[in-house]
Amino acid sequence: MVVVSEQGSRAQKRRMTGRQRREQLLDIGRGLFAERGFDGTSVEEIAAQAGVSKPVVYEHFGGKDGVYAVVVDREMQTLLGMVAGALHADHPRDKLESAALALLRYVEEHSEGFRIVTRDSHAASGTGSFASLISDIASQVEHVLAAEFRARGYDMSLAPLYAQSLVGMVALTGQWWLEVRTPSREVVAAHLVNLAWNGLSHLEEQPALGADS
Amino acid sequence: MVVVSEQGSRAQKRRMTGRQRREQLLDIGRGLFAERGFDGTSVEEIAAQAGVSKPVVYEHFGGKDGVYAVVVDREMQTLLGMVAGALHADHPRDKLESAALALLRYVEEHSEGFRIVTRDSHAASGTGSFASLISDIASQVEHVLAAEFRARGYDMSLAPLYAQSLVGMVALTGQWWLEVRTPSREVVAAHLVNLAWNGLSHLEEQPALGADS
DNA sequence: TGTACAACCTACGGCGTCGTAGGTTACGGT
DNA sequence: ACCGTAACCTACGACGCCGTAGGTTGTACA
Repeated sequence: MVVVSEQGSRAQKRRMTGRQRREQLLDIGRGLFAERGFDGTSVEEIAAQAGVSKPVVYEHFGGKDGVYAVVVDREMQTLLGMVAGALHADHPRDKLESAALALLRYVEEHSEGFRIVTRDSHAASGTGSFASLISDIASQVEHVLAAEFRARGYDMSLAPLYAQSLVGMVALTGQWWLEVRTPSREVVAAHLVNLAWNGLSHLEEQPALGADS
Repeated sequence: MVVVSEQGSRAQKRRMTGRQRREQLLDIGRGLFAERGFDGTSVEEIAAQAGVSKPVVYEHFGGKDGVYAVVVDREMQTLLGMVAGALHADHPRDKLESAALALLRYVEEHSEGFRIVTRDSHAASGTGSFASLISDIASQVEHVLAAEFRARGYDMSLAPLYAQSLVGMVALTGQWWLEVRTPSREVVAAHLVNLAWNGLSHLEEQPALGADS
C-alpha cells in the first residue's frame, strides 16, 4: 500500500531515524502477519518490504517474536480501548449496541489487526492454558456481563459461557463481513444486537439502532 | 494414546497392510495437526510416531498436504453428518436444540477434529476467497436458516449474517468448553439455545432441553 | 573539518524440513 | 522351497529461514 517515498525516477536510499524505522517495520509486520500468519511471515520479508536488511529488524525487536509481540499488544490495546470506550451507556441494550458498533468500526478501520487477533493461536503465549487472543477479549467481556448478571440476579457463574457466546458471535460475523463488506456497518450491528438481545424467537424484521452513531 | 502393540518387552517391528498403515497415519496426523497446527507439524514427526520412516508417508499421501486434506475432509464429513442427522425435528426450536447438542457431542467425542476445524486458516484451500473451514460450515447452516426465514416471511438475504452469528457463537463456546469441561454438555447446550432463542432480554434462569437426549 | 555514534550493510553458519533415488526385507501364493 | 510384490528403509541434496559477527556509511555537532 504505502510505498517508500522515492525521489524522482531512482529509488533513493533514505536513512531513517530509529523511531521512524521502528514504526515502519511494525506497519509492515502487521500487514504481513495479517495476510500470511505468523509462521508464513519471514523476517527477511519484513526487512525487504522496508527496503532494509535483516539485522535492522533484529536490532529493533530482537527477532520475529519481538515484532509480533509488539504488533499484537498494540492491536489488543486499541481494540479493547475502542470497545471499552463505548461502554458508558446506562441501559444494557445501549451498551450492547455501542459495543457492537465499536467493534465493527475496529474491524473496518483496523482490519489487519482484526485478522491477526482472530487468527491467533501461535501456541502458548498467554498466561493461562487457553491461548487464543479472542478468548482474552472474551474474558474482558465476562466482567461486564457478570456485573449485569448480578444486577439482574442471574447466576454469575454462567457469565463466561455467555461471554464466549457473544464474542464468538460478533467475531465470526466480523470475519465474514470483512470479506463480503455488505451490508453496511450499521445494519450489521443492528442485526447482531437484534439476535443477541431478542433471540431467534423474537427477532425484529427491521431492527434499528437507537444510540449515537 | 494408542501405542503400537508390542510383543513382550521388545518393540516388535510390525509390518502392516497398506490400509492399516494409512489409517494409523491419519490418526496420528489428526492428533498432531490438532495439537500443533499444520505448520507446526512435520512429516518426519508423523512418520516417527507411527514407528516408520518418511517415505512411507509420501507413498500414501504424497506429502503433508495430502495427509491434511484427508484428515480435514473426513472430519468435516463427520461433523456435518452429525449435525445434519440431528435436524429432523419439526419445530425450529427443537432443531436448534438437537443441532446444538449434536455439535457439542462432536466437540466432546472428536475434540481433535474440532480443534483442527476451528484452527483452520492454512491459506486458501477452499473454492472461494473466504477460506475458513468454519465458514464452510456456516454456509451450510445458512441453507437451513434461509428456509426457516422464508417460512416466517423474513428477509432471506440476511440468512448469511445470522448463520455466521450462530455458528460463531457455538464455535467459540465449544472451544472454551473444550478447555474448561464444565458444565455438562446438556447444560451448555441449554444455555446456548437459551441465548440464541430468547436473546439477552428474555433469558430464562433455568433453561432446559425438551428434546430427546 | 574531523570525529563519534547511529543507521545500515554483506556474509556466513546452522538448523529443520521437504521430497526423492535407490536399495532392502518380510510375507503370501503356488 | 522359491519368487514376486508390497511394505519399508537409509541415505542424500536442496531449500528457506533464523540469528549473528564484523565491517561500512551517513550525519549531527563541536
